[in-house]
Amino acid sequence: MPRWTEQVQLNSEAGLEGHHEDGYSWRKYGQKEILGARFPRAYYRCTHRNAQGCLATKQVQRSDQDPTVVEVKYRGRHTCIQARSSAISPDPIIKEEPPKATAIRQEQPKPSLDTLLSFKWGLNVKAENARQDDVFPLFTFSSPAVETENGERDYFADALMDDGFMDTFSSPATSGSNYFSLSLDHMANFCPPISVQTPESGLTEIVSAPTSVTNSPMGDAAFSAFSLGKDDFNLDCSFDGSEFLL
DNA sequence: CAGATTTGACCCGC
DNA sequence: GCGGGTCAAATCTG
Repeated sequence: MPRWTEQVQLNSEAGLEGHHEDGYSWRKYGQKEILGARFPRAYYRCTHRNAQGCLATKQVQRSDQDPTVVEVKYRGRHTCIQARSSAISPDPIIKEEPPKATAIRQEQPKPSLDTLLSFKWGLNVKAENARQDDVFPLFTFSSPAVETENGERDYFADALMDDGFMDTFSSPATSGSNYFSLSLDHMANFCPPISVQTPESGLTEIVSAPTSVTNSPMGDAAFSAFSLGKDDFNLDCSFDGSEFLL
């Protein structure tokens, strides 16, 4: 089962009660006090578990240190078709400003320049024992050294450079599919929650960018959004290449 | 009234 | 036995 974790910063307007909306409809099925944690952990599963046998699940837990940060653990991939009108946020995160929830991590040493250039910033890949088809190695974009608690992290810095991943990003053709198909493998490897194989669903999955690495030179602009959307392989990584290339 | 949430009980692995 | 994850009955909400 694919698993990945996202650190989510709830901004002020979302408020503390702010539930981080990720475009899926979840149904809460439990809550537990966790040993040594100040806040309980909530358990959600996909609303369409029964209807469509969707086994996606997530756990949400407020961070001890910073109550405005929640850690969202996802388990399993959505196989369901969400009723788009309501479940999928109509204006997904593709907009300019940070979504109301943002993946974060700020307590790391700020990446140095070469770090940036070699992608060592924030690429945090956690590939679980991948069964081939429905499992993509998943990652969360965030500053380096997120989630040290499990050692399954890999950095793909060099791989990315060698792979044309860079090219993919520095020339984001608007047409999408062709350049995407070129590096489909890589995308599959590096894109977060994608569901490449939901052709007609047109569902859009988005992972908000690392942004708010506020103290790093990367700033928020580098990856304003990393979205993968409808139309099969229409990968739309809005990405400020210029900044990135420095 | 249907679907979601709450919450203690239950289950299971360590 | 304990801690974490899930179940399910009661309750809430629109």
